[in-house]
Amino acid sequence: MYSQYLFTISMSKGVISKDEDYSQWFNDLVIKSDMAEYSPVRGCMIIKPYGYSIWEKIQAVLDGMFKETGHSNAYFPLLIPKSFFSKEASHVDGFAKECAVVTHYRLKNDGEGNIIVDEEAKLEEELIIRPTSETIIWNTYKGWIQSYRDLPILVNQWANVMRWEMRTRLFLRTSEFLWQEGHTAHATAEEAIAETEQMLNVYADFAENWMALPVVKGRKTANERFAGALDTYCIEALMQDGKALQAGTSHFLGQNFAKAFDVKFTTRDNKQDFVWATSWGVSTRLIGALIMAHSDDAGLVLPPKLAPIQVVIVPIYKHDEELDNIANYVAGLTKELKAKGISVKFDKRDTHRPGAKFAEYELKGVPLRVAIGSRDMQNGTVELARRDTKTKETVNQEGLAQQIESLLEEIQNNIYKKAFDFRAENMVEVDTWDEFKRMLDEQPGFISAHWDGTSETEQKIKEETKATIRCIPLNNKQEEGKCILTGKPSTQRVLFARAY
RNA sequence: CGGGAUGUAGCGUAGCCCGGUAUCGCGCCACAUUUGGGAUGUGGAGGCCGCAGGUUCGAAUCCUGCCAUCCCGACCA
Repeated sequence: MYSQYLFTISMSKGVISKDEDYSQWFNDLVIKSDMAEYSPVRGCMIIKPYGYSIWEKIQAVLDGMFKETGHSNAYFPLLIPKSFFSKEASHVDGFAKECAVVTHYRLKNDGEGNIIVDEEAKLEEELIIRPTSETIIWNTYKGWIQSYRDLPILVNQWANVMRWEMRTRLFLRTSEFLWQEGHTAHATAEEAIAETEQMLNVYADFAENWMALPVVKGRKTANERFAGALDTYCIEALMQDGKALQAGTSHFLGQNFAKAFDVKFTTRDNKQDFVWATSWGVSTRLIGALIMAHSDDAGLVLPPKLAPIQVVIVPIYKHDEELDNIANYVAGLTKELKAKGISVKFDKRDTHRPGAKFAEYELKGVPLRVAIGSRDMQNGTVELARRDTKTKETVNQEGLAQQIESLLEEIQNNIYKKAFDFRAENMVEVDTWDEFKRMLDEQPGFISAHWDGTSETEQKIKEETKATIRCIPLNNKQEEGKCILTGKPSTQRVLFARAY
């Protein structure tokens, strides 16, 4: 006999509605939920403990997956000699415009109380703060690889990188960001391609099963490819405002970097060949994706599998004896939940009233809330509230841990389903140019359409509509069609969207 | 980096046009009463008005530069 009813959020303190101003809503959530704040340095952010704990969860799971697929972690330097960047032409073109450069190694006092750069401490060769690590890593791999017996090399690093972005957004595009970058070396192209695809699948698995984020796996067109790659695979997700977000990439680099850094090996039949390479990465941008895909006007909605706190317990009491009584019960419940690997927070602060705590944990996206008062203690019940559906019900204390465990699973699935349904509603096939433009304006989302396969057409579409080809989906069905812009023949549909 | 807007206490704001050292709400601190959806009362603290120059007897207010945020472009995980 459970009573169930909707409860409304009377006010979402300081968070603007997402329908009113999506960008502002996103920023409000990040700040108000205590995930991050701005730093004194342009484009850089301070990731606060709550936000960082989500990143730690992401790291832990992915790191396990990388190790499961045979990779090891290593660490390469933050600073890279400038000359390394000139070795791979398309790579330098891709990153040159956004590199921070270290030119001096000392400051001094100018005698008037100011600290200034000591011009005498100028570096012979400037150092680049890594925007990505291909160059330093391939320079290093040259010393590690002589024979096919040394291959493959399967290395990942967790690091920060810096790209001097013109326009920044918390978590989505900051000048400095945290990520992982895998860099592997192989004896054959086939093996490297298999690695590229394997890691794409790891990312897709993580996005769908942990972040509850449905993604489209696909390949980038030549225009959208990573600087220096022969082929870029990606996972693309749809945000609640209908814009696409690239959530992860995996690149087949061919022999480009091996040639640039002269990394040759002796094959089984005693011939010299260049090594085949891949690189793949995801960043703290995933946290941005998590927020934009699931959250609502009351705050974050975190999938239980990545929530730093999965269950929060709020006691409701008037006197200390009541609290003692409740705390006594909570101790037992907490123990049971922890035994199931569920993270629990018992918030017995007496400086905040229950309503304030409810609002706070809604803002922070805690999936399940248990409220217990004296009335419950008498009845042998608790009040259980779900963040995802904003419903609450009164349930028996008996078997509660079990129920919480299955509810968390249900919430995880429900959040995924919600995101999946949203994407299904906002992914349409379109066959005419007018329809294409109309959909972008009236119901933004993924648009599946025919394209003649040329960079010029892709470019023209981007200029006229701001929509880009997010990817050519893997396992795309082949069908005859006409390019929406030029009317030229096409063999398959590709996925367009406006993107972050 | 180009165009537009904004910046006043932790947050949201009034004052700016028409110069005379700052308004209100929330939050914060103390005490009391409270505690099943963001408590109430009383008392109190908190500001070199984004930063740096300039004009002026005097600048939150006028002028210049810079920085940051948001929106629109170019760039991008």
